[in-house]
Amino acid sequence: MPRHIEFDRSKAVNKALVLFWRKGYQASSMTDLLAAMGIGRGSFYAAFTDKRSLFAECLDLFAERTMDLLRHARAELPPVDALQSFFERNFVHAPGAGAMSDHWGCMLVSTVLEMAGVDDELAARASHHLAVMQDFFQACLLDAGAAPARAGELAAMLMLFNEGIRVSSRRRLPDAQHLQPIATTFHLIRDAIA
Amino acid sequence: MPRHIEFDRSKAVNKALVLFWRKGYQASSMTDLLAAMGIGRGSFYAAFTDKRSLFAECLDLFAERTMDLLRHARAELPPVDALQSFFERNFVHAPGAGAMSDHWGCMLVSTVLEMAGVDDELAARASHHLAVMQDFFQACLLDAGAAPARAGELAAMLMLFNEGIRVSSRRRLPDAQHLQPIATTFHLIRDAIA
DNA sequence: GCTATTCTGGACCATCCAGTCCAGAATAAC
DNA sequence: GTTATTCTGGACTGGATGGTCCAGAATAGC
Repeated sequence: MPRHIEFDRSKAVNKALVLFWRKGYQASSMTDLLAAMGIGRGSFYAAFTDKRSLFAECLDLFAERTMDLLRHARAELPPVDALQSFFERNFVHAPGAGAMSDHWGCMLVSTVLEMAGVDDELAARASHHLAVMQDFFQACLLDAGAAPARAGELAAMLMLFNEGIRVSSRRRLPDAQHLQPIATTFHLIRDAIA
Repeated sequence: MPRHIEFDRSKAVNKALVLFWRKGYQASSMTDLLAAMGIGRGSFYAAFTDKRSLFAECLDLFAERTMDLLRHARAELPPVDALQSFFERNFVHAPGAGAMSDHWGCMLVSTVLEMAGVDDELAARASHHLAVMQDFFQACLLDAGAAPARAGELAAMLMLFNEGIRVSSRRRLPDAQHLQPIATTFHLIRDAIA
């Protein structure tokens, strides 16, 4: 009869997500993953097929959590404030994570960069998630009263900005170096809408 | 007596630069590199010490060429136009390259992302080059008449934007998706300076 | 041509990688 | 306690990796 108490799958995925997030796909070796997840090779391949599949699962999970954060912010704040708080908070501590002292940027962004030309399918998947985020940005800007064309432009700009922040957050610069450009940008955006 | 006609070192470095630029450090295997550079292993290690040293050399070369492009633009155009043209042109075809049909983003940006937490020394070197670029942005904005504090803020914002563009350029989106946010951003910047 | 010198390419090596596999541990039924 | 069943960890494999090394090719001097 089956052994009912297996290892905690979702916890293991979480550990893997953090590792992938911090080190990227290629730099996370199976040995690293197994150590982080606290399971053996046999269990790993039984549960997750292979490294690449697990990575894809983590990507989707990351995207889902990021969208949750966005939706949560939008439910509580005026649309532009929600966006700004997403950038600020999400940057200081990251989506769905507990005690993460460092900023590791956005896994979707790093994946696009790492995988473009190496594993285009994974890159496209990450890119798709980013496009969904951009649509959400646009919807918020429309809510805030921006003209449709303007909302599209600004959403595209915000996505570029988002991508930049996620890179920049890996540069160990003083926090002000990150937070202040966010303030500057949102100041410009509010002016552009008004 | 020495064999005076060696392989063309700088051409080989160029080929390596392009490969690293397109595929990143880890995904560029020695086999790939040697094939691209058209030399054998022995010559490689005699001339470049090892893969990592060559990468560092390529990083510096890339930064130098990027700064050349910036200085060149600034010598020919009003300061803000120079910056905008840098973003637009640099995005369409890349610095120091001949017939590069694809956009591969900025090697400095990709290196920060790929190497942070993996090889912090290389990441820091790339980050330093980015800081130099940001200083140049700031100088241009000062030239354009921005107040010093404003110039600093906007330069930081532009650097974030730069980082974002380099990510975005790997996403195979239609060109308008890239060029239009540049136009939007510079429109906002000009308004903020005036 | 011949020799001395140095550069070059590819065979080779140790190491690490992702993925396979199986002996035995852990469970549940009784 | 015993047995049937299934899950688990780690030994193992084939292949790829970055780096070493040397036999021989290419040069220059004469």
